[in-house]
Amino acid sequence: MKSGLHVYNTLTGKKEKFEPLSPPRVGLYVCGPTVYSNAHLGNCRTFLSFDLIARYLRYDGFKVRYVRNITDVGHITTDVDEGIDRIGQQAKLEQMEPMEIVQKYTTDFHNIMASMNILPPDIEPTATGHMIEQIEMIKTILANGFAYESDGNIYFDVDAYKKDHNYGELSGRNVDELFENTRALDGQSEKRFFADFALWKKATPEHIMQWPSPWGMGFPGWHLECSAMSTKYLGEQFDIHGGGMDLKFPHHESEVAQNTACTGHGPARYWLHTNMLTFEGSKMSKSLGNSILPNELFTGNHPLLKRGFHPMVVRFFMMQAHYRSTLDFSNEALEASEKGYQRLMAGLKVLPTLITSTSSDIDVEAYRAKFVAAMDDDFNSPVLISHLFDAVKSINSIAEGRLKITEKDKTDFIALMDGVVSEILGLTSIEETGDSGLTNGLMELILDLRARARSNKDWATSDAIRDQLDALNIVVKDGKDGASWSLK
RNA sequence: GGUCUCGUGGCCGAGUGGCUAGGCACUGGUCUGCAAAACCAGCUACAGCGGUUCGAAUCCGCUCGAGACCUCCA
Repeated sequence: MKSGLHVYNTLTGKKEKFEPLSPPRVGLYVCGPTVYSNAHLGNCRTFLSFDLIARYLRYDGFKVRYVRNITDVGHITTDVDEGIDRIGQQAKLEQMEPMEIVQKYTTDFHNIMASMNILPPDIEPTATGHMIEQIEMIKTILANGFAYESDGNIYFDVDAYKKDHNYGELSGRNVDELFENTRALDGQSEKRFFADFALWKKATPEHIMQWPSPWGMGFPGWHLECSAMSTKYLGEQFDIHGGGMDLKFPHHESEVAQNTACTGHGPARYWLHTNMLTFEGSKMSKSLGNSILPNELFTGNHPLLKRGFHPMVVRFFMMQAHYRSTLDFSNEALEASEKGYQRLMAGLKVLPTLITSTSSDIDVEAYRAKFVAAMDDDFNSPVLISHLFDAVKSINSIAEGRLKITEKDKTDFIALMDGVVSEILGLTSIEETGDSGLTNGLMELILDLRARARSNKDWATSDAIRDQLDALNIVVKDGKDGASWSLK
């Protein structure tokens, strides 16, 4: 393992050399979705970012165990006592069982992930499947003196915790300052301290999702499930914990506190946070009404969209921005990415057809070094892609006869380019998804007929073929060695 | 209000002290029956003001603007 990977660690606010606890193994935990409605595009960006991260770790030779949870307990919508259970609420709205809601939106989530070629995690645990672990954790926190019971509810005792620990070490917050500036302080009579958060909530009889516990019927607090499940599958301390930036506080901060209350230290050594997808400068979110669903983007069936974009184009678009930067969504940006994606994939397709020479203008190892350096620098996919475009330019120049490549370099270059594009970036060719055998045969026939027309200078026939293929979204390109075709 | 982040060419988006990322768009050229694609060339920006420095998009200060979190959120 000679990894030169550096990652930006939210805990320290710096880029650090990545050194796993027990190489080559890497434990990676990412906070997954709450399955009470369709995942929107903003949600997807986070999981896409961690897909890139997991893919690169594996490419780099690490043996990754990737755990990403499904939150299927209906947590309350606000922190006040009269909050509404989101899954329960949606269940009433759609006249379904809560678990039907969970199943429906979990399936939808999986379908979207698959369409964007986001690989599934190695373990995808659910909160409802880990009630015992969560209850056990609460017992430990209580026994260690960092929680208290209040009328069937268990709250984490932030005041007690902050005597010896820093509640705010991850998010950079000062609890006392927070108190001065907290907006809503109503309805928190059961808590001793404003910042205390629920580990267990007492359920009212009409609350559908509830479980027995030593403290009566109820349900676990939101922050708890991740602590319990990451500990179960990755151990008391593991390498990377990730999630969206909006989870930093209070969710991740509370996770750190819960784990520390149990074991004396936080769960992860490196915390990675992905930035938001914005639309016209504002965070894409359901509450703002500016969220777009992946399927709406793929089909173009949305008032804000001019047309649809293939999932691979969307993937490429998101990869062109760094995961820690906000990315602004627009039709124009998508269109630009679509062209860029096509250019990249076309270059990849040309590469195996290159005619080789006895000398080479291509330094494959130099390209490899550039690609690796970009990704080693906190997974900088935009820089990686810029190097890929340089490579495409070289490939096209060889095809034009301006540059040369040897047989060996060509073989190595193909392996390198395919590996980077498909394994790290997870980009696949759109054309390959169609039926190939028959189509290729038919196209060969059509282009052969057109070539005959052209050799007879029968431009009318040749142009008619090209125009009619164009109407079928097939582009004909006339090159030196005959015509080729591709889908639009 | 508090904490933090950001402001890059027509658009998107990298870059953290010197070596003009890249994509899209645009302009000129090569190639082509025409077109598309491709290639070559051009377009040389860092919100404003001041400071540090031999040298700043990059460091510091101020001003203006935008966003995130502080409440469920990827």
